Amino acid sequence: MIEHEHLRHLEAFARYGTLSKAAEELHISQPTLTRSMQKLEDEIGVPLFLRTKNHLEFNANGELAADYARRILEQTDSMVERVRALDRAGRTISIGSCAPMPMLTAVRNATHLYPEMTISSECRDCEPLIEGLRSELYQIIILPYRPEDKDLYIQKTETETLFFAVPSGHRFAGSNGIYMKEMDGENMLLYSDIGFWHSLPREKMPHSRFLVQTDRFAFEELMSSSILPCFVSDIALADNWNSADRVLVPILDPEAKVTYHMVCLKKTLSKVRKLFLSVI
Amino acid sequence: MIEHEHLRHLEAFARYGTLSKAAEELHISQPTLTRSMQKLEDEIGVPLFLRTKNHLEFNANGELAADYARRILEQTDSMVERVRALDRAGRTISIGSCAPMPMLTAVRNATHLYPEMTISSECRDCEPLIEGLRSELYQIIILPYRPEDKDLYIQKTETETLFFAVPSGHRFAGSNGIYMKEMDGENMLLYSDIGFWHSLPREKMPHSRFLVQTDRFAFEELMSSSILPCFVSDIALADNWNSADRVLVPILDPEAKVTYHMVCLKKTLSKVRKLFLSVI
DNA sequence: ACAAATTACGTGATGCGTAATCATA
DNA sequence: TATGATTACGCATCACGTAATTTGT
Repeated sequence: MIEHEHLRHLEAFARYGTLSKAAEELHISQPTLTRSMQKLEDEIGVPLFLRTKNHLEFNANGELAADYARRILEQTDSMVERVRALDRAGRTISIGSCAPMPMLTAVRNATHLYPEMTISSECRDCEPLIEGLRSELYQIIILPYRPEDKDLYIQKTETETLFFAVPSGHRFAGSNGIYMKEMDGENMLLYSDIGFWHSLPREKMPHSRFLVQTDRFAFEELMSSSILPCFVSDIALADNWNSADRVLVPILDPEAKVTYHMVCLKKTLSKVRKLFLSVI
Repeated sequence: MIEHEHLRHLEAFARYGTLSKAAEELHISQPTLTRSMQKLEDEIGVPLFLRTKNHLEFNANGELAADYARRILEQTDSMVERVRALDRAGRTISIGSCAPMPMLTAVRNATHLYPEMTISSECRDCEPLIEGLRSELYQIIILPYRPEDKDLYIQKTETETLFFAVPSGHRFAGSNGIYMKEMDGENMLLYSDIGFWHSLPREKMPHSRFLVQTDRFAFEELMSSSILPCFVSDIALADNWNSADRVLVPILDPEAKVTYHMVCLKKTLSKVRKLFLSVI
């Protein structure tokens, strides 16, 4: 029987050129390697080495055997890796989302519906999300539009609408709707963790400067204590909203309102069906 | 460390469905298999089976692992097989020939020039010879013509000419050359082991019956004691010829004289160069 | 003299089979 | 009751490392 460990030894010899060096690298004794190589030759039944009293090198047989050993070891490592990955995948639901708000909703639902599962979630742009879904890095992704593909199972979920939150003394405080370009040039507070929304303000308001806050507490503190306008969404409002003496002004640009779609591969649907049913 | 033997056990379980059956087939005890499977799970770090108290079956991880095991075992078996084949090839010169006479010459030379090598030889038709050369089943082949290919190294060797050997009383005994068709219809003795020559008489003399002798002794005995004409070649004559009261009549058909060519792949030439040099 | 491979030798780990146990069909 | 999986246990094997040997640089 060919021993797997002997193949490791063979491969190490191929890499390091001498048994001594290989033994050192493998943290085993030199005689052990000598014996491993002898066992291999014995097992296969042909010489693998050219021997002189204190030198050892491959003959043609050995070269071929080392090639095979390399491939077999790769396969074995790949087996361990892939089986572990499969196991992990079986115990995990991975959710990728274009924005944090619908992701939170999905994670909340998933946690309740699959209490024994690990729920992993992250925000990414739409393209990597779709690629990730196809490569099964994600089982579920949430997009701000309906993708067209017959391999995908798609379910409309919530909508999110963006507003300006301006101090009560602001020039638009009394308005019942403005376009973003009307606000262009005015500096604004901006929270960083807003997913795909990050591009919209920069596109529509190229002359504004955005004071990006990565910390939620800092952002809310500044919202109370400064007169800089900022964005808020209706979903975020539902969560918690300390009015902070600010007025909401609807944004009239159509891009300010999106409908989220929860998407999975049709072949994966069975695994996450409960989650899709829960949002109907 | 993943043990190769454990993969064999896994594969056996996949094939036979229960540990008991697999243990029986592998001629080992049931507990050994239990332990092997436990070791594998331990090694990979994930469960591979669905266990009920007296039943064991794969889960998804196990199915995947078994797939890999199958491939790894195939590769390992293939390694042993191919390394052994390479070793054998390194100790063997395989000669394929279209006819026995030039083959004997080549085997004689090879035996002298490579006394430590095994010389294997066989007669085949030209097409399988060329295929066999390309697949390295043969290192050297001998053809009755010059093949055209730049991957081949070619050396003219001997020529062989065919004669009729007729009893001295035969109607052509005095002739100094006839065409085969002139002999058509007359029954003849024919020795079976004549390589590619076998088709020529049947083609040119479709009305003759050939009394094929597979045994050399029987053939020679009949040549002495019967009045049936037969074929002989100049090379065969050189070996031994008991005239046996027979007259040689040259055959005028051009196909009755061939020039043999010894052929090898250019990339194999170094291994057999001495043999090619010896015939110049 | 040093480095590399191999052989000798004693010891500890380990992996086997037998036997016992448990559970299910 | 029979079959299949697992655990317990004792024993023999075997594979390791240390030490000694040989040989070539």
